Amino acid sequence: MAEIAELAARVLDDPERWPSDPKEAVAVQRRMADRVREEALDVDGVRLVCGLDVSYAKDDPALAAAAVVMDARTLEVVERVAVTAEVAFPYISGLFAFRELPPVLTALTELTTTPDVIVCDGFGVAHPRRFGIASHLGVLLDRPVVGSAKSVLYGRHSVPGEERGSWTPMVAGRSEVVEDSTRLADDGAEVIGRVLRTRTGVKPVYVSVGHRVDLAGSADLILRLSPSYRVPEPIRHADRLCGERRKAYEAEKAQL
DNA sequence: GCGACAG
DNA sequence: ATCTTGTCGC
Repeated sequence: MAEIAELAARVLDDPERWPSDPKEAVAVQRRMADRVREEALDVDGVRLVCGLDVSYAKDDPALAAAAVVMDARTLEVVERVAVTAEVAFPYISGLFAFRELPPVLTALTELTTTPDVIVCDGFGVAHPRRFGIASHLGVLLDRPVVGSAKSVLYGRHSVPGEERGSWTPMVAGRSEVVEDSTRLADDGAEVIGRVLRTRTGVKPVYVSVGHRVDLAGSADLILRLSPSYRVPEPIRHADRLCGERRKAYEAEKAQL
């Protein structure tokens, strides 16, 4: 069993980590947030990247999680894993790690390869308590994790240029679009993420440090992983895979 | 109290 | 997140 799979299984079996009460979940985040570490990410040295995502329906507790490992340079798929489960925690903005991490960790349990970096669909430290799902997963596994979200939860930022590769910093504060966030960052505001344009003329993605990576390296990696679409390839593949898996799961449940 | 609010 | 046809634009 791969080391990462063993770690995932271990944290899943610890009930202390998965409270069913939102108030306790917040306490867990506050208690764990100071364990987040930022370190240089050698982007050129990244070989395998694992993308994660979860799919669920409106009025059905069925859900599916997927992990897709890809070669960061060729973007060739190396391994695909998908699992199904039932919703065990409601969707609460700021706490969705408690909803998505269990199935995601279950998927990681079946991984046979060891990715150098994991890419999560959501935020890392660009979170009210500096502990979004990417940071949460990173700390649990003590592995490099990058957060890549499609919309804002927390933080002030200005709009980056329309060209692919353009970016602006996200600084701490209630979510708000400002005139010049670069000025705020230069003036000492806490930088929590980066708004990155991965495709010219298309809505940007929001990159933030999850754990054991740095912001510049994370943004560089996300841009490399998004040569053709807005969303980085590993997440796109994981999204497609868990979507298919969930539909298949609902279909077999309907048979019974 | 009011508005905001990752997926 | 998901439900969904057509449609505007490069």
